[in-house]
Amino acid sequence: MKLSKRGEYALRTLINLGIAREVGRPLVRVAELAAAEQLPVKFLEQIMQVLKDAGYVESERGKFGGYRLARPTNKIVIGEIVRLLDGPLAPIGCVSQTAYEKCSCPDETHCGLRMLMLDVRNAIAGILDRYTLFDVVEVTLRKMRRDGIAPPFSQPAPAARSRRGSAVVHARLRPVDGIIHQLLTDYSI
Amino acid sequence: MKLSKRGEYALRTLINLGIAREVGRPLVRVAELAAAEQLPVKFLEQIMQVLKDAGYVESERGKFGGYRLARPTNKIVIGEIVRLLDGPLAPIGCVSQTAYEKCSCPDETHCGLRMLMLDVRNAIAGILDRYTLFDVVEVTLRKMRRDGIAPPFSQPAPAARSRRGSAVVHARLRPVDGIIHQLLTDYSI
DNA sequence: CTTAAACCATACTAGTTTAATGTAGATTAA
DNA sequence: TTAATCTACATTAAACTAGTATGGTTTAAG
Repeated sequence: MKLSKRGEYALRTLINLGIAREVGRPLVRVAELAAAEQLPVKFLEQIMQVLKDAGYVESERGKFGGYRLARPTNKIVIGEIVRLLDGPLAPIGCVSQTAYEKCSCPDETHCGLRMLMLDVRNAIAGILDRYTLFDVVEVTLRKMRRDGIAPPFSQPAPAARSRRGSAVVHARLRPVDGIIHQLLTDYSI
Repeated sequence: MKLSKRGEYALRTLINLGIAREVGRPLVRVAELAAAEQLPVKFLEQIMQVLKDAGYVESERGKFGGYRLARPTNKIVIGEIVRLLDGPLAPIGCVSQTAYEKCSCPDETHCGLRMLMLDVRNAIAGILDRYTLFDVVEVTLRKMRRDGIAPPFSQPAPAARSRRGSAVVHARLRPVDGIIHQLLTDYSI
């Protein structure tokens, strides 16, 4: 159930572009984006083209050019990015909502594996289609600020006082929700 | 987030072996198992070896040989089968519980992608490690019987009267659970 | 108008994985 | 002895992955 490097790099870079915007420096060069996550520059250039063609980022060419998000972060759904780079979320084609493919089993309506994998696909989509770049950037920035770490692409650094060691006791997790949800609703961090 | 053909074939075949046992004919030849799901015989032979080496099935050699389950179905957890054939459930190594791998990101504890993918991995494992072959065989057999379809490997056929068209109104789905859970607790099918 | 810094477009590739197939052997029941 | 079956291991074609290489085009600034 792997996410490819392309997908991973795309998401990491989009998160960084979201942070960059939040921090007041929306336009970032590919070289910087690659350096921030230690990615191969040329490989990331390819990925940025895909993101651009799909309308998630836009670019300035020439000297002092770079990439910026083409939409507000809350209009970039994580699941869509994964689908763009890695294809359907569903583990098998016959349970995909966006790219259904008939499977080879003799009777799809009585296939136990299909029912199970439908649950899996719904669980995955339930997370990846529920959260947007906004949510991920939000929790990332909060965690960084809580721990006094300067977000990337910041002007010098906002001199946040360190609160290391102040272990936050997290609220009891409802099974349907996850860590992202918990962190989003936990205003102590 | 794909399941490989090897994993898919392994699960489909284990389900069939579970049905075969339920139907009173636990030992089934590879050729039959392959035919039942239209799989390449030699490929399935490889997969059966893996399942055998891992202790999920056992074999009889020679004429009238075949494979049978080596454990009760409720002792075969689906997630374990997927891990055996396809590797860890986690989308990225740094959120795997069974095969953690450090990722290349500069700061794992403040990585928003990691938090998100941890939710995804927990959602997947929450399903695949929750259900056993017993559950999947159970819902499959119930659905088949409800619709008057003879399970594979049956002696002639138990003359089940057809109830096609009697559409069952399913109970409202609680978000945390899925179709398998619903079908398992729905005694009308 | 030249140059350097950036994005853009395509092609190429080494290595791995996937989904098989092929060949030969060992075991067992009849 | 034979036919049916599992077992073992080798081979393979195609696709995929994660890049690398090469040479553009655009733009700001001197």
